[in-house]
Amino acid sequence: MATKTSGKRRESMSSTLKCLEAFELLAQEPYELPLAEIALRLRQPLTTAHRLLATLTESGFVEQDAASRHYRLAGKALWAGAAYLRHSPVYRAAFLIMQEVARECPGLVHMGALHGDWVLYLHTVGSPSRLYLYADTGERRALHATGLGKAILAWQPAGVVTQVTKQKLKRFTKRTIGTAAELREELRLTRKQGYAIDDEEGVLGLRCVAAPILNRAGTSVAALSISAPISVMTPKALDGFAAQIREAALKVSVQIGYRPASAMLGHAS
Amino acid sequence: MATKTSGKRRESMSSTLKCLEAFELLAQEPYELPLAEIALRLRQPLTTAHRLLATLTESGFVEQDAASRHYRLAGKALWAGAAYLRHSPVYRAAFLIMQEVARECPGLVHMGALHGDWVLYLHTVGSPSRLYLYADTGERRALHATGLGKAILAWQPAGVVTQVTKQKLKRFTKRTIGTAAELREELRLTRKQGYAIDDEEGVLGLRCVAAPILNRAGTSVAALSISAPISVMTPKALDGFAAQIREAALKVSVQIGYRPASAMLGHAS
DNA sequence: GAATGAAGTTCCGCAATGCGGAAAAGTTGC
DNA sequence: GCAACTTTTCCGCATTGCGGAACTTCATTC
Repeated sequence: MATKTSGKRRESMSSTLKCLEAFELLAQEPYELPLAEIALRLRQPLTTAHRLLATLTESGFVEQDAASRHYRLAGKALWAGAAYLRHSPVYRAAFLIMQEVARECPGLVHMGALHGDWVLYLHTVGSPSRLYLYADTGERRALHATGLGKAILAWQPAGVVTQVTKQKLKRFTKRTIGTAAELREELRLTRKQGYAIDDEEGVLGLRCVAAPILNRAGTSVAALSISAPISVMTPKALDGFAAQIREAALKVSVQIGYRPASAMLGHAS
Repeated sequence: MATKTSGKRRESMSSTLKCLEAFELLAQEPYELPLAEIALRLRQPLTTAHRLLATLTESGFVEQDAASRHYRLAGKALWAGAAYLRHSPVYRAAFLIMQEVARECPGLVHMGALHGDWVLYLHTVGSPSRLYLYADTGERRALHATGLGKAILAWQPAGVVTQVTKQKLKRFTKRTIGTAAELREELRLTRKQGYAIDDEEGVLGLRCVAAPILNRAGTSVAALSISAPISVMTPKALDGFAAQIREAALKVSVQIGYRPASAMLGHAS
């Protein structure tokens, strides 16, 4: 066999990692796969793939469709994943405040946090008449093309931004930020004015203002945003939205330990 | 060693199952644990527990607090769990309809599905002025003490009800259903009138009406409910709420393949 | 309804991989 | 600075996972 007999001792279990890869695979489109397809995508022998899935099925995180025999995530996966929110202090602090904001203004109120190279959407409130870009809990989007992402990055150590700009910044619309230099300049501006604007950079026809939620150290742990069609969020109306979302984000920040006097990096506009 | 050398061959991997147990442990209160405590609860040697957690950490589903060294779920867990919803046809069908219902009436609109011996809450809309029993996505509750649970059970094969009544029915208020016979009678009534009522059976002061979402075969796959304080959901107002939630649930049922003519078990009231 | 094919599932000998006691490396509190 | 504690690394042993081959289903075709 080609496998090296000795080599470095790993502190984690390779078979289990494969199993978690399979789990991750089922969390992506098309969300439901036959065994053969799973084996193919994981580049594992059929037998091995079967064992991995049998294990996931026994644990209850995955279920097998009785008719098609395809594998998919089970309800237990949702239960476990949602535990992340139940435990999250930011989420709990922001929950009611987001509802207040949503009552007072049209559009959608989003909360997102930094996770790897993505904004992870934690919560959304507001009932749009049409469903314009409803980012749902648990989804993830690009950092450079969302108000939330920019608001978070602007209050992160420089290293994080460097990390993000290492890969190509994907263009979603003609207004999407495309280069590292542009992004850094945009973040400088964001810090200066205290909030981020997404002006049709993620989706055409949609504008968005976002403000960071800061911790004791003055670093962002998440961000809040209001997004609405450009017809609603006009340049004139924008200041009002920005003031609202900044106020809401500040309230949440204080609840999780931030002290306004302490380490304000951005200047009040 | 006391372990039997041979015995039955298992088709799943025991080390991986232990790892998933650890994951499950972190999805429960207190959501954040030091290694020693995890080892204790899993009844595993410290070294083994460490390996399990190292594996989960490497996979990205779990993270370790830099300061306290405690382990907790990471954002990736939320992302993966939420994939269950993104894929769920019922969820997608019910999403907008629930918003409509919430706009038209006070109280909270919930959706839940059967998972094992629990109702798993899939979605909630509505903005309560006070936060009376906000069941959030991914939480689970007892079947016999919720409107959703009763609406689901009433349109399930008898075997499922038998399974549920095998264990003791926990009492939450003085009105909670306590015996298998009571539950069966209640489900008969529910089927007859086409919707379930929860009259302070889960939480005092809270009333709730729920209707099943049925599939092609006429079996429930989930349920919708409206819940509100007894001051709002008075006996008089209840009929209106019931009609609304039944209509909404029927709309969703049709979207996922149910044909009203085919297998209506409940009679129109 | 036998034959073909394309899935998923079980079998079983081989050795790689996970096991866990012991010892080392960090942390926190006197 | 020592002591008590928790987390992390080390390493020989054998349990547990590996994967080719054989077997079972189930759907389709002739």
